[in-house]
Amino acid sequence: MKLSRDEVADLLERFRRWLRDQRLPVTRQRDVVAETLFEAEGHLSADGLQRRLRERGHRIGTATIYRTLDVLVEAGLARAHDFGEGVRRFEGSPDRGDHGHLVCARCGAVTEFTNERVDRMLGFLADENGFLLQRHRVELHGLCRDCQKRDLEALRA
Amino acid sequence: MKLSRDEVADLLERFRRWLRDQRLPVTRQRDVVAETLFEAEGHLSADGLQRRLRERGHRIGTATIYRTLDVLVEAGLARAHDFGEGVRRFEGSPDRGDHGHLVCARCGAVTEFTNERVDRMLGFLADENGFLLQRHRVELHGLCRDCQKRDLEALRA
DNA sequence: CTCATTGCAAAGCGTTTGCACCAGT
DNA sequence: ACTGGTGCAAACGCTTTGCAATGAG
Repeated sequence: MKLSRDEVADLLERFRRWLRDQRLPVTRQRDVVAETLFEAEGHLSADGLQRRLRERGHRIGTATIYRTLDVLVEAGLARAHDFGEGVRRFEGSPDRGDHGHLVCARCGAVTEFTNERVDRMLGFLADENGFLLQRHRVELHGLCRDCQKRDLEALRA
Repeated sequence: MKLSRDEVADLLERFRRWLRDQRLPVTRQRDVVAETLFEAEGHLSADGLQRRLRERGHRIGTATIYRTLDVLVEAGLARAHDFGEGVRRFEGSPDRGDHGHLVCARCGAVTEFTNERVDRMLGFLADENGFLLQRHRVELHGLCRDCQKRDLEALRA
């Protein structure tokens, strides 16, 4: 979910404000890590984020990346996901609620979706089981449109 | 989902047969690892499995556990899950399809559920997005009944 | 007898931590 | 100045792999 320039600026400002409120220093590293995450299409791994930072000419230590991501999550401005690939992926997120993910098993592309009918049904299901729902995770794994097309073409060749 | 003695025996027999069919040796280790997994309540980590094996007097190397679990998954007699705890958990499973999991954020207890309405809706959702669905993962994270009760009692005290 | 499995210890991999140095406030 | 951040490298925890010894068919 690509964010507009304005949304990025707003999130960044919120991050700085949050840091000041907590009496934590606003550093160059935190700023640029947050900005890069917010500008990304979403769902970057720590490593991917570091790579992207390097492309932009920022050489930032791995530890700092992880620490900043933790801070962002704590500030409620990012969210961590684990799609079972052995890497955690981060998403710079405004405050919308839980949403589902379509994860392509071939190319790793991740698309989001929301469906309130599914959400409602899951809430109901939790109740039925005496379970106090805090968060849910819904992932559909399979082949994205592009990879299906690629497969068909490969078959034809 | 605790299995009956008969179901365990059946699965174990299927595993041996599968190994023979593949011309792979049926070893003591494979047998006892599979049996212990099948008898477990479900959702054991490799480490948990090894601990349980040791309790029963079997000293089996870590590598062998992982390798046997891989074989079981390949044989379609087990399933691997990643609940985002940093450990993979394995479930000795008959061939029922995908099911959801209720994961307690406090005590880690995992309960299964199935709901075909949810399943159907997810299939539909995938279609809508031009996605070829292979597998889905639905997890509800929150507090199980017991942990809720414990919280209430702690509050009262 | 042959080939795959076993177990150990070492390597791998993403992530976290200890510590000396550096930078916001 | 003080407090907390940064970066490196080493530590970590789970999982995988290399290899010599062992065991199943």
